[in-house]
Amino acid sequence: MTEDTADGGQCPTPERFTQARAAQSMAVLEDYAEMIDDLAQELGEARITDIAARMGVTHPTATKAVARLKREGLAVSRPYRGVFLTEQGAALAARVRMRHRVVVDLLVAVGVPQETAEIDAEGLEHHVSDVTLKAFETFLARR
Amino acid sequence: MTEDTADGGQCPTPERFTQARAAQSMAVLEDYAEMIDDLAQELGEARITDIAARMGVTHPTATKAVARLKREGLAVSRPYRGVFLTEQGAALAARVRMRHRVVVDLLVAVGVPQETAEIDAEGLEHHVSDVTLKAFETFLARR
DNA sequence: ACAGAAATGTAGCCAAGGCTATAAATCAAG
DNA sequence: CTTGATTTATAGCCTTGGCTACATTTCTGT
Repeated sequence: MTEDTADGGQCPTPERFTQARAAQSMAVLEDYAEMIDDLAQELGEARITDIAARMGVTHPTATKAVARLKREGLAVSRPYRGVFLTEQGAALAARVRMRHRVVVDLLVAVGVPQETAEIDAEGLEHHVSDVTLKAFETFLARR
Repeated sequence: MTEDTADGGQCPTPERFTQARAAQSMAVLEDYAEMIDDLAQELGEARITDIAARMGVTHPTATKAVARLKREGLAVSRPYRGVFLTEQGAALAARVRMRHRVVVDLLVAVGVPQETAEIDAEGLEHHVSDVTLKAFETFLARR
């Protein structure tokens, strides 16, 4: 028995919300890391302007996000130059991209239209735990 | 062809992020509305202290959230008294609860352990569009 | 009825993630 | 090489959602 509230999971515990909030605080970092990785592959480097345009924000917002990435050791950059991911940042981007792909595939597999799957996955992916991701992969492999 | 970027959906559009951010701004409202509804059913009314405890936050944080609910016309309350959902708030709570249940069921159906499904659903549910929700229901009905 | 406990309100701080406006640096032509 | 366009930085503001600390109100038990 993993339930100690004896309600079959109907009463959300505070921890669930705490966990969801923690996941959310990672979401922006993940999105930017992936985007920087995308741009690096496509254009050789990620410029603030391009990052901002693709994220749908203004450039000061992108600058702030990059500042946070740098603080967290996920990216490096010099003034008026492009942004580059650290090894750690690149690893995060790789994990995020993989997870995104699995989530989209799972959604499509259960009948969600491709375009809707892509849109929803952008929000969903940050809340998919490792256990759930594994389950998705297993499900996809079995059909 | 719904794709105008000709990359098969590999390049996220700014709109996707904008949409994900919009969904996120509704998340707190949804969680609190559902929680207030839970407490109203269980205890007859939702007190700030109980809301805070269940959401895993301090009471001033809960007070602020309730203030926002009131501003949005989803709840009403008088000083030092319980919080009650408006008709609109109750409708939101009902939708949220239904969506939560479907998401959990879908996760379990594809092989996610019940407890993990409950935890992940808390974050996931806010990003499930109507189209995706419909697809989930259809998938669940077919098996 | 009143004192202490519990609940609620309020003020003020912080970080994050938006924004606009303005300044400074870089780049690209002519 | 200089000028104008583009890019980047910076300052400052807003909202949200956390928090602590403190004031006030309500509730409870003797």
